[in-house]
Amino acid sequence: MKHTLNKNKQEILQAAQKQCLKHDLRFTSKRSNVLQLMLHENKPLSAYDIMADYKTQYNQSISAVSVYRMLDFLIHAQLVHKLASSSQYIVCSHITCHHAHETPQLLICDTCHQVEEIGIGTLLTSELEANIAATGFKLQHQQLELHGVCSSCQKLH
Amino acid sequence: MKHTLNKNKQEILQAAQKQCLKHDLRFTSKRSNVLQLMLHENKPLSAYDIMADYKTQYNQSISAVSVYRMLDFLIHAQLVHKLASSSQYIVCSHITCHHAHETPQLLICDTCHQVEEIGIGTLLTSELEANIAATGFKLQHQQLELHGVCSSCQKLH
DNA sequence: ACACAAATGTAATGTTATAACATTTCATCC
DNA sequence: GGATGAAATGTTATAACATTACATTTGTGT
Ligand SMILES: [Zn+2]
Ligand SMILES: [Zn+2]
Ligand SMILES: [Zn+2]
Ligand SMILES: [Zn+2]
Repeated sequence: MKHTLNKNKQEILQAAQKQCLKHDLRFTSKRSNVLQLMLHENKPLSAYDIMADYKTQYNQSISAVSVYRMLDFLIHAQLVHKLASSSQYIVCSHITCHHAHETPQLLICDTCHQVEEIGIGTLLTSELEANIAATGFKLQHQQLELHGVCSSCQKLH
Repeated sequence: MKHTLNKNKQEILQAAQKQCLKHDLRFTSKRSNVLQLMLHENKPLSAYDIMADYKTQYNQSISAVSVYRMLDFLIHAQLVHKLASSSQYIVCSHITCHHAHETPQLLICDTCHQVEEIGIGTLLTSELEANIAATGFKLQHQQLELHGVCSSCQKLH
């Protein structure tokens, strides 16, 4: 089951606002609007998709630069993740979770393009880290993007 | 020590050619030239970097489209990897290895931008796979890109 | 009200990647 | 060796993604 679907949008928005306040970040109405439309779409969007959506949903033009700046903000606030492999953006699935945000691990379905964000165990993470530390490299892995086919798409064979 | 530095370029080129012949792929002179200059630079390059380099090194203009096509070819031939997180391209470190190519795992230094390609054990890979399979997702992870700081850069603290 | 910093707007441009169609190169068959 | 067809490469244009530089507006604290 999708993590984001467990909680309603209102709850997520409030948690996002709270999270921003806690870190002295301004959760402006435009930033909120962007997060809301991303929640509403519930799929990876490009910056230009968001720009177009914003225009449609709020009947107000917004520039690409502004979208990128808002995305930057939301990413730093850990409310949004960037999918490097597709240059798209998606709302974090753990906004309403109380635990600290781990290394995001994103399962990207190459068939339907839905993304599921999971948390593999810290055990596995530290194992990976140890394995790599042996080469002298110091990991800071911001994110793991894993491609494959989701369970729904598998059923449709 | 860097894997690519263990073998000389000539050996890598010959292995690349052999690998292409085996799979009925044409290792043309331009494709060879692109691979050679990538080997020579020994660092991640953008398609447009390669275009400029080609002009300089071979005194012959080449279009961006051609570079992208050659990169596509080289990627399919498993001679080159694309770094999604930086939209750059790098020669595979395992061209002269005899074993089949595993899921590439790229350690990207965020300080000096050098890339080290390793092979974490199949044990860890299958563990990761099992962990994710539990969610119903079928992995096809083409590649793992891990960011951090390499050992040289750590020494320079 | 004033001063300052943060957010957003505007315009231009840079960077990465692909589409559509023309031409050249090269292996194969006769 | 010339015809044939597929693969490679060239050419032109444009789409898609992202940033720089500078102006204006908004919001906060005094
Ligand atoms: Zn997240
Ligand atoms: Zn799917
Ligand atoms: Zn490789
Ligand atoms: Zn380094």
